[in-house]
Amino acid sequence: MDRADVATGRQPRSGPPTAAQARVVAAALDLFARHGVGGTSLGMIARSLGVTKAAVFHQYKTKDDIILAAAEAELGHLEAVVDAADAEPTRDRARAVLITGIVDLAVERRGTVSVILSDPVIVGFFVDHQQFRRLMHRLSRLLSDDTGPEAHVPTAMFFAAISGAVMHPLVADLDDETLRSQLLLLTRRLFAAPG
Amino acid sequence: MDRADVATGRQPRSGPPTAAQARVVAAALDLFARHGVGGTSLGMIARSLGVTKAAVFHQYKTKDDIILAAAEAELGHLEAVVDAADAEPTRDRARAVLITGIVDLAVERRGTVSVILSDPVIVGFFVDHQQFRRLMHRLSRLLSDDTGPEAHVPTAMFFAAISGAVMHPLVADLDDETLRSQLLLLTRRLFAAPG
DNA sequence: GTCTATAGTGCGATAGAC
DNA sequence: GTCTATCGCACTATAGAC
Repeated sequence: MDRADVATGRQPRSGPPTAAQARVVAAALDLFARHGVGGTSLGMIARSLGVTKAAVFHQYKTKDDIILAAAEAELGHLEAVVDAADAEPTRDRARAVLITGIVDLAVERRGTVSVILSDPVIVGFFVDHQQFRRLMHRLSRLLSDDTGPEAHVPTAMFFAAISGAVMHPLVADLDDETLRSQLLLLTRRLFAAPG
Repeated sequence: MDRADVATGRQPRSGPPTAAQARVVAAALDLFARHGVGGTSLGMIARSLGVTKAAVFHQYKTKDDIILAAAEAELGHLEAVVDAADAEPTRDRARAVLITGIVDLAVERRGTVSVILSDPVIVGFFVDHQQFRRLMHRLSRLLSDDTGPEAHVPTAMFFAAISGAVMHPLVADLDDETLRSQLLLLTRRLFAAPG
């Protein structure tokens, strides 16, 4: 899979990831969150799995492939929430499902989703990534009634607020339940008035 | 300056940065924002300044020193805004100054403040950084009337929302003015009810 | 304040055995 | 699917001349 495929959204991936591939991606996500994508080496991933670099390279040909697989794995979680929201009969219920779903996701994977989706390297991958763009526009359509370009601001803000807040040092001492309920309360306030 | 000094907030720095140091920090911030801290090498910083790596090392002994100087430079901008807010006579006016100040800062330095303050490496520096912790608690006190641990959630969310939203791909095409007014509108909604 | 030159380490990636 | 071994390169950092 080369860069052109990424940009066009073509998916030459060979079906679902193998067990070994899933382990590589899981280890990579954890390290990306702690050291950033650029600060994570294949040696670190290999060491955390108890194998050698060559074994990691056997699963993914290049480091970019690992980054992409990790980013798309996180995107998959998000997509599942948006799918569930889209299946709701009314817009209000869709929004409720979307908001609680994303808050749950962020709290559950506190410090992982967040950092990964805001890492400059991954953002760079996503800028021309069709699956990502489609997902973000679906999110915008669910959250805002506007159609102009400024309709995306609430979505960007909502997304950044949730994923950024859960990993903020200020709330590091807070338990998951308190964090979750506070986030829900504040988010609903954001979208209380007609968006 | 060693790690212990960072943790205790002691400042053995030799006064204000020289012109050459300021140029290094500015170049570093730009590159950190584009490639992440871990993805930025001293060679990249040197090349972007048109000098050699040794010249960069002459200004700062280690890469960590550069990271810290860059992080504290960004922190300085934030501190100036909080200082201005604290000087206001009433809490409502203080909040207004704080919110517009931070929104202005984020839009002005779109894509720089944001990435820098959320980079895992810099967050790691800040966790035990006294100046950062004091600043964040001042921010919390201004934004929330609560005193419990959950009082920090709105602050974390506000901070993450602003700094994260300005660099989100969804709003990449938006002009600064539209982005600024939208952010202000939405932020005021967040803090409309008694916090 | 900048340079050249260099040391030592770790990087991404490959080849080929088991 | 994992290993050992290796390549060429870039990295952080230092020493000493200008």
